[in-house]
Amino acid sequence: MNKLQRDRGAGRVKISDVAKAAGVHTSTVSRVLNAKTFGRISPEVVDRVVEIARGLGYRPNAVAAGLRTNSTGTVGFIVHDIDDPIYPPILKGIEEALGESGLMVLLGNAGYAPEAEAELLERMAARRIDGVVLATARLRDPLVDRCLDYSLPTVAVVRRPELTVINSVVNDCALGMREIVDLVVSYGHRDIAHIAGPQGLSTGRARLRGFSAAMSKAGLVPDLRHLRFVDQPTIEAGHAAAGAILDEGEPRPSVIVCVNDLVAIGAINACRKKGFDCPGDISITGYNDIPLAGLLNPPLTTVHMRLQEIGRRTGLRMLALLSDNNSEIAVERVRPELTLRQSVARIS
Amino acid sequence: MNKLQRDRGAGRVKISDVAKAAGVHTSTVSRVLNAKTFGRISPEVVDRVVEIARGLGYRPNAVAAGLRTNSTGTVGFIVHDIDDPIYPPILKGIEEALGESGLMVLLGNAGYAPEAEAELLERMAARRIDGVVLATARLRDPLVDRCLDYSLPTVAVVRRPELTVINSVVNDCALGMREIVDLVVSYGHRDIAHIAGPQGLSTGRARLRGFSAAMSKAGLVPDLRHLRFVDQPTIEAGHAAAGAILDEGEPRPSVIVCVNDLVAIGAINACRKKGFDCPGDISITGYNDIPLAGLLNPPLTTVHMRLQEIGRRTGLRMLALLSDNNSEIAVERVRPELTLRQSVARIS
DNA sequence: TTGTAAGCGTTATCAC
DNA sequence: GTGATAACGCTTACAA
Repeated sequence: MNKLQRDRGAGRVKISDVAKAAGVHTSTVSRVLNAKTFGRISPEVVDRVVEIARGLGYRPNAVAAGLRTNSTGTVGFIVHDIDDPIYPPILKGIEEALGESGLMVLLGNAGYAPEAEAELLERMAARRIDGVVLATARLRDPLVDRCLDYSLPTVAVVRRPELTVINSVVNDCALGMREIVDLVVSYGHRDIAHIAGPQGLSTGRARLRGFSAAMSKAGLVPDLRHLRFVDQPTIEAGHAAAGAILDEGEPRPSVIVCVNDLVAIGAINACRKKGFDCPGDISITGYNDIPLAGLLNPPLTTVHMRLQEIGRRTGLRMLALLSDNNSEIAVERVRPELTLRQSVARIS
Repeated sequence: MNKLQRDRGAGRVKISDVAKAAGVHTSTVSRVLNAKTFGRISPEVVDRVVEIARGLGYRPNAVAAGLRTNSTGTVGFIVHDIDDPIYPPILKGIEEALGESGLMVLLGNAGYAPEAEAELLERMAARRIDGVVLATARLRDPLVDRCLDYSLPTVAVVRRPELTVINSVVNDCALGMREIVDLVVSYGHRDIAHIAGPQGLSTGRARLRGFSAAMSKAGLVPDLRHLRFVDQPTIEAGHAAAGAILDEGEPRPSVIVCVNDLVAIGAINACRKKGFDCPGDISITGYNDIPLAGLLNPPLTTVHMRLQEIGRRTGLRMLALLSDNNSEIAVERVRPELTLRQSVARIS
């Protein structure tokens, strides 16, 4: 018995111990303990082995099994920042779906650094994950190519690469944006400002596309002085962008449609600072429905993404991929829900 | 070559392939590729092997190594609900600390079900995690005993068992509560109500203890009609508890000190509903400093827990435990920060 | 400094 | 229905 064994392996009972105690061969024990093969063993032996295994306190060693079967029952999940509130519900949904099949999630927090993403993928690949979920996919993403190279079952979630080279599950961003524009139009708004997000991400693009589509449909032409882009969709950026729009002077927009809730919060603050009341003077909409969005002042009218459902479907898709890697590649869009609160006023 | 190999193992280059190509033995390659042993190999060989490994696209197989070394470089993290905003920053901190050493986190979302916690631990143990972080520890917790049984390096975070049987890193809950009570006392409040949390958790207990201590120190005796307990620290429970306090009639408390922010939000809503302005008529304090707490109406005066730092120290402690399982067991308390905003008024 | 050989715990394959 | 055997890819005494 060497040092390693003493450290923690000592006394650990293994399949061969159970076999010895039960007077059967190790392969028999293995078959008893495996859902797929225990049907081929006689009931009496099954009972005896199970009982003895329990009695001995046998715990399966998934890493040994994994070495043999080339499958670890573990899926990687790479995010920019787990502290960003959009990820936890997705993660929860993924776990919910995978957990049913006994799979577990190995987390990787990349912190917006592409090299970190690559490093994490490397570490996960070394651990022989069965598949990986990417919440970081850019429109064209070397990490996605890497996954393809490894022929690693991969699903993109929330964001997706421009070319449909991998499966993905996303919020229907364009739809949500169309619906919220339709809403403000139906409330009588005509001069509609828009603060758009980064165009390097599928979400930013889809939302802008949805905005444009809804404007056209309503026969409205966006005033270019009232269209702004932010590099990072943050409170600060929203504040600055909204400030710039208001500084353009008359005619002022009656509503600012924002790419997300944080930008909307920034915009509300900017309005307030310049003496405009929201929604009295200017209405503002968000997107995402972050926690507590309904408790802000004013409660934010926004688009609720069903993130946990998105995560759940991602997990399901991963499961499908794992059992049949040749199935067709698809993009799944989950319909968001318009969430009406008080930050949009009707105008006459 | 069997089916499994074809599935994904096919073409994977292994240490023996590198060895063959480099004209050395596999053990030499192994030594070159391991940080601890590559110093023992001649520089020329190191260079050649490294180059060839790279050229062949060699990727280490951590599961094979793990089987041999009995160590997976993976740490489990079990939480109640990853969607509860206190966990992501902790997770981030843990990852930050562990990542430096190349370790990764395997997540387990238990959903408040003790059986689920046990099941997750089982799955993690099967995967031979090197250690586990428990964010779910109750005062007396069978799961903790289980970890001890497995002699699995274990660290409790945020909550901790009553007996110091395992290492833990927690917020200094009592201190934060004392400070916030000191604050309201210094603002002139004397009739101080308190909505306390569940007493089955170390956090709930510590906060109540802090409240009592600060009251005594100030020479104040809590009015028992103004002391309430909630089973779940939620907005709804806070609403109900605050409502009950207000229904007690005169004399009304001038401030309600709440066990956490959600309860405080519920309390604010309850006050408003009964026609009391916060902080005009009644001041209210929270605890936790959840995201956007500063954007509520009114912005919440609360206690900010340095959760990421707590997570980081948890990771560090795990690392220490992993390199020396015999070190002394300790409780580490991280000092929170009083966060003054507008939900507490000075009274004359 | 490098090679030899055994072994980590499991399961797949083949035989009976 | 069960047993024997080899193999998964790596690390590590021990030997040279």
